Amino acid sequence: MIQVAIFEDNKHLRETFKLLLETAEGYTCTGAYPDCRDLVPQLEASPCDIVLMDIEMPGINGIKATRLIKENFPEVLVLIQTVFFEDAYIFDAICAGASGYILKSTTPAGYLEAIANANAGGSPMTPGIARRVFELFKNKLQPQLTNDTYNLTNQEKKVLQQLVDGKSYKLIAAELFVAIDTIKTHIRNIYAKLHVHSGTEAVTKAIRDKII
Amino acid sequence: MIQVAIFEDNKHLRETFKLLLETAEGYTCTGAYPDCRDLVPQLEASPCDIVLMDIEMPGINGIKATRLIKENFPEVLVLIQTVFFEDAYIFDAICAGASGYILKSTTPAGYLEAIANANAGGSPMTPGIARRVFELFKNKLQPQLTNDTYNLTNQEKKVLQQLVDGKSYKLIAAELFVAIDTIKTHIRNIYAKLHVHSGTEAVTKAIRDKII
DNA sequence: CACTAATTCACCCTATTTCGCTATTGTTTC
DNA sequence: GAAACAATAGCGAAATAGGGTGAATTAGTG
Repeated sequence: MIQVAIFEDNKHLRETFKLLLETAEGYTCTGAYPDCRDLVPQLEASPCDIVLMDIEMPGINGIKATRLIKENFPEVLVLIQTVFFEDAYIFDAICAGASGYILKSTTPAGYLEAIANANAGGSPMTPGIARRVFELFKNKLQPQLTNDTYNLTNQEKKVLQQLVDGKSYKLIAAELFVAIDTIKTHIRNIYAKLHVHSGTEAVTKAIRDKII
Repeated sequence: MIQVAIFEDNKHLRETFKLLLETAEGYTCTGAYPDCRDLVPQLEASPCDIVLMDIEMPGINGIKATRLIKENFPEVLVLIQTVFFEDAYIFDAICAGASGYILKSTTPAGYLEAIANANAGGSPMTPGIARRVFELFKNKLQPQLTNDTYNLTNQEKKVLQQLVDGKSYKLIAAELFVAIDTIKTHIRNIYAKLHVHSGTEAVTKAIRDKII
């Protein structure tokens, strides 16, 4: 029996969800609340396995509430549901500790499936959300794939790497077995290609644009 | 009609997938290949909408192949499938540009559903994978807020920030309305606290340890 | 009040960096 | 075989950075 609590400010929706859970086999509704003002005592009084959380709510919104829940009841899973398809929401929801993110266009059966899915250790997501998560993930973690390497040559990349490592010209020259003047030339060329004018700027650009 | 190409080194599986696609309504198989050696010319000769890509393959593995595909045919969607449930794989697959990631334990119907799902703009994932993606996302994007700041003072942090921005001592002094010797002192103290001996090293440490 | 930390500034000296120009040697490309 | 590019190297200058030492001011704390 999966115990589910509902936080949803729309009265009609809230009662629909409640009814859905109560009539479905294997699910119970431990509470259906219109806001998150007394969230912690409410969940203490009526414990649950999963919270179905609306994002758009007056007072404490769904993201903040998720954070609160994970702080106080880390084992409770939070399923975010929203009408909006917005990157910032998705991002914040994941960071707040949500276990799933579904759109309100989902069918009744879809809700039950998502809840069961989360309960089984999955992270149900509307397909479109999944795609956005993939893309957010990729962009936030690997911005360099979209970024060409400024046409640095192999040797220039090596020199830049050493620069990032905080080495001096002299040390880099020794490391690469070339004359210090060669390093000077390489660094001049690197600066030109990166459009920077100092080592610190080059290092920042190298790391941020993840050339290195 | 969704056109699907298969890359899978296991002959039995490869032919099973091929048969599945050919008998299912709305799907065609444009090719079933045991390795990725001639991937680009093969996809050029037989274009497809979606590639079903195994990760574990001799020669070019599925991740590299995905990268190749996205470089040469950015509009082609890649569905990764694997027997392994490993964070590094998931991470790399997403970064390589995969549109979905499913485990081989999926049922035949599940495959068709995943392909249709990807084709419709979603990112099909096995539920467990989805959970891992959420967690990876959260961990990678919310690095430990517990990161100590090496006890840098406010002013030192400002100076370090300017250093990261690639500014010279002179510019930093102008920016903070103090004498250049003051900046020198701050930077000396910053270097001592970070245990570094050059601007480039300090910048790398600042960014990597996310002080800034 | 005495003590400490943070911030400020100065002077000196040396090392390093940045940038100008030039040039040779291979390799690859057309 | 000319053109383009990568990698190498040199010279010289001006600017910047790095490190030593010392010290005044301010703010907060027991």
